[in-house]
Amino acid sequence: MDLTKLNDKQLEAVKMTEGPVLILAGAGSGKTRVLTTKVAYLVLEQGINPYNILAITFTNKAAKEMKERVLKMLGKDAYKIQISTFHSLGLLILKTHYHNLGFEKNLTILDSDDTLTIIKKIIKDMNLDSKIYNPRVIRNKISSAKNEIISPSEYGKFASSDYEQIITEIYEKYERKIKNNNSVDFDDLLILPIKLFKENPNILHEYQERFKYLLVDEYQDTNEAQYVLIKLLSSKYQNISVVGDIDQSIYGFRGANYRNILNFEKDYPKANIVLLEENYRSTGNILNVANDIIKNNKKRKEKKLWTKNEEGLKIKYHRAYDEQDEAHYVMGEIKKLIKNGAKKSEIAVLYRTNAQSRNMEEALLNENVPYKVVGSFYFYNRKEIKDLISYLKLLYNANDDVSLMRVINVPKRQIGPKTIQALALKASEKHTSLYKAIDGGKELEFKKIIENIKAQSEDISLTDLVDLILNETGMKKELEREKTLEAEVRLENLEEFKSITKSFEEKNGIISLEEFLEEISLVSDVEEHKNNNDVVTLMTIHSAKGLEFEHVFIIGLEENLFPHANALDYPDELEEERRLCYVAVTRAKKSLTLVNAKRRLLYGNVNANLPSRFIDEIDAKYLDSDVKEEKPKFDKEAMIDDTITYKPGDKVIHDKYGEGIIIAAGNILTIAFSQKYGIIKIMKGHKSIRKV
DNA sequence: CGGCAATGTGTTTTT
DNA sequence: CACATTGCCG
Repeated sequence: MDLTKLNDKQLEAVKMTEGPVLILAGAGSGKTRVLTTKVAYLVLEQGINPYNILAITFTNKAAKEMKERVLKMLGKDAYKIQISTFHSLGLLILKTHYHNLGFEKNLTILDSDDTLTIIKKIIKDMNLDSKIYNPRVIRNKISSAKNEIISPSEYGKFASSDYEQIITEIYEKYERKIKNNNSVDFDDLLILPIKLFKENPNILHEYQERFKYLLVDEYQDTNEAQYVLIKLLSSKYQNISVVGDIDQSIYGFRGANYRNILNFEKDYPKANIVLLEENYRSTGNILNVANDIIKNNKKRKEKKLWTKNEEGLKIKYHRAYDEQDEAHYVMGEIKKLIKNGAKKSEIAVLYRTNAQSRNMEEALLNENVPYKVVGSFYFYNRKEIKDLISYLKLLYNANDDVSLMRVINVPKRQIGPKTIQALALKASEKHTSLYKAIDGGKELEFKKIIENIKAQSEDISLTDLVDLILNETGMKKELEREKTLEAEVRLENLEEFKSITKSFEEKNGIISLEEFLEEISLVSDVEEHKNNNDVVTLMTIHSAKGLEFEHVFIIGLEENLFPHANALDYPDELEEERRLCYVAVTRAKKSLTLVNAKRRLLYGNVNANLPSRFIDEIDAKYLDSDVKEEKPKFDKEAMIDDTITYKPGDKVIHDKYGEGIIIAAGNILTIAFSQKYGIIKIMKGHKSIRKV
């Protein structure tokens, strides 16, 4: 095989196939190349059975990319290699050994909204004040405990106050509750396999024999549970290669412990260490900026990235008037790039918080530049979509009380809180689920509907099943009856959901309900399910990790936003913010633009923030800044006519799309055009559109 | 039970 | 600001 593309260090890392290897890989130093080449090397040069290899990544995106690359190098042998995220690996193990853990086969995966619902209900049932016992806070505490593999009883032992004692109680009830529902949360996907392995050494042994070779990406972001899982799997053969970079540890808030990487040598005394410091991705200037920023962190191992690449352009710095002006500036720069031949897919706008995408979206809509927002869950968060998914989940697992509660009265069936309370009482007396406890009343009608769908659902496609649900439950009819424009949008969304299931079927052939639910629980980002070609990417810096773009914009570089206000008082968190900034900067290959705004609308108030300290940390000689300009260059009045107001139902005409009807009106108009164009969003007051 | 209005309430990052 | 929850009334 061709190993000539690797440098000496990379080659060294690839060839160390036996025993533990720690690869300290700086940003852009080719770690993905090393990992994938190593996988191929194991199979092609060492004759290792691909079935014996396990590669673990953090994100679905990274797993997908690795699969594609390995497929290119190995052909269909690649399918035998287990390449997955921690969570999907956990699920795989659970689905094989559910019985040993006291679960039934048809497990439901709870997302963080589901867990919140459960915790709220527990707090209510315990007659606690939810202002003191904040469900969100408690949910996070329970999750942290689980990620550190602390059981409720252990948690109780550490409880030093009444408050903590109550949390212990909630934690216990929560665990009992989800188990009774035959469901697991995200954290369980990690800790249940650990429990399984500890209780059944023979099963662990099986997996150790199967996965003789382990490769782990982003090791600095492993939390305790992930760490233990890897440790267990690798302890027999110790053929484990981990790749990581302390400077890119950005998941501390989720329990990630970058010390796992520092402790690697202690955990595996025979470990070999390889340092990758040559960067192939970015220009010299971009790297200089990255180094300038990260060197301010105290808690790190000295390391300096270098590159043979050219110095490149200076880093642009622009201070805008407000958040809209900021978006408009970026928009203008994007247009220039495109005009000069850049592909839209080579451009990314990165930000600290999801909420920041909105202004950018408006600006892009304004100019009709296609884009995608990565990691936005708003599609799956819509009521009608959640309802539909709940029906699917309930069909799959009748014990899923959370889903049942969600849809038992959707559409309205005169089943209110009182009925549900009575049902809940019955269920708990009989030690069974809500669904199974139903034996009369209006609830029985509901149960019959579900049973009826079940009876008809044999041998039909997923898309047909969705149709069946929409029809049989009356969801569709109710929305159609409403005749409001809002209902129309909901129906549209349900249609879009069907197009997602269809594309699943096209890609994978027949897909079972089980597989589909698994996929959308683990990959909740709609964008991952679509084929987006040439569009500009908007995303949080967290989502951008591991990716690279020719042209990167980092927006909102202001004190209180980035670094975030909540981090300012905590040195460790501030260092994590700085690492985050380092990650953002090192995504860029050719050009990097830093932007912030003097004023920003936040929670309805206008705030004036200072420029981010991270900008001060950069040596001015690398910057091409235009901060002198005081006035907003963007004259809103010229572009947008604020005097026009639209309301749903208004007829409009668009330069390109022709006639349409307003479905929803806000700052962004949702307009239904002819069949050919469908529903399109356009900025209110945009010059391309006018009232008829 | 269902719908609407008033009244809080709180927003970092994700598998 | 935007949303979620609560409270009140038909």
